[in-house]
Amino acid sequence: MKITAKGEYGVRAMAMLAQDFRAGPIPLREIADREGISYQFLEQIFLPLRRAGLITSVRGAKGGYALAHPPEKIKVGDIVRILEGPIAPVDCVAEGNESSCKRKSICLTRGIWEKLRDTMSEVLDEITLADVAMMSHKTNKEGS
Amino acid sequence: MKITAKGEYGVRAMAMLAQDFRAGPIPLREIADREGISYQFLEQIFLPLRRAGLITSVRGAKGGYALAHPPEKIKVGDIVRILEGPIAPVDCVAEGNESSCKRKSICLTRGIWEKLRDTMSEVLDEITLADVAMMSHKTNKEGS
DNA sequence: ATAAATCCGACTAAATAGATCGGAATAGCT
DNA sequence: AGCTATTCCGATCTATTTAGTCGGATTTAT
Repeated sequence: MKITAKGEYGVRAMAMLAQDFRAGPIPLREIADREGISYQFLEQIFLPLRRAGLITSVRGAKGGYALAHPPEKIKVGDIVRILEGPIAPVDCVAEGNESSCKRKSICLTRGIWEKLRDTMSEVLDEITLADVAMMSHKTNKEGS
Repeated sequence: MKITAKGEYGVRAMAMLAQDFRAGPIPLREIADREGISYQFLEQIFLPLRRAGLITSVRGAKGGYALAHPPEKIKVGDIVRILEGPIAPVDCVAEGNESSCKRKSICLTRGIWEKLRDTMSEVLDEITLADVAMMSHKTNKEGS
């Protein structure tokens, strides 16, 4: 029930871009170093994010990446869906895949996974990068 | 963001036991056949469920498995935790593992995963096997 | 021209998932 | 007592996925 490193790194990197929004493109090397992520692995993560239109890139010297939209327009769910595929605890209830399961009409457990999928989607779609970037102001909010 | 076949099969098998609660122990062979699951794989799933005290077993001829408690006392979350490990979208916020992450105090994204973890736990803990077994009465609830 | 950067397909090692195998132990039935 | 149904359980196996690396082409500011 875990997301992969790809998804986790992707969200972290996007959060960084959100903090530096409007500061010009940030080179991948810097993001990788600051977050302690393999540069070449991060390259693989940014490729689909760009193709999906979540980030823009500037090639050549002084180039780098920036969010394609203001942070409040980008939902964590958007990022996760691109890097991890459709949100679903089991394949047979994957978003967009609704009608495929042969056992659908007799499956006792389908309802569980649909509910779980919907709740997961809701949570991830109601958090934007603006929310995430703001977290830096209220670190340690609940005194552990 | 998926659970494994182990978790999915486990919940399905437990749902069957819930439907036949108080009908005497059911042999694994029958569950495997009815659900179309590999018998030997299902054996591996029932072992930890028994050790955790969710089911009881009767050995020998006429033996089999039964729920150790009434269906309304067993939460789907209990089953998932045993078969999949602690509920958590990322390891660093795993239930019971709370204090281990070194980046905890500076991590912008930790809040996302904590929220997601809590919501997932809530959903899975508020559904009991009694709820699941009842699904057989209201199949196709929303006329798609 | 050079250096800084993105772009991108291919490869690899390790871990995980999903079984399967082989047999021991236990209990009901005749 | 012997046969059969069943749980118990460690070991092994194969395919896929994951996480990361490699090598190089392309673009652009200076």
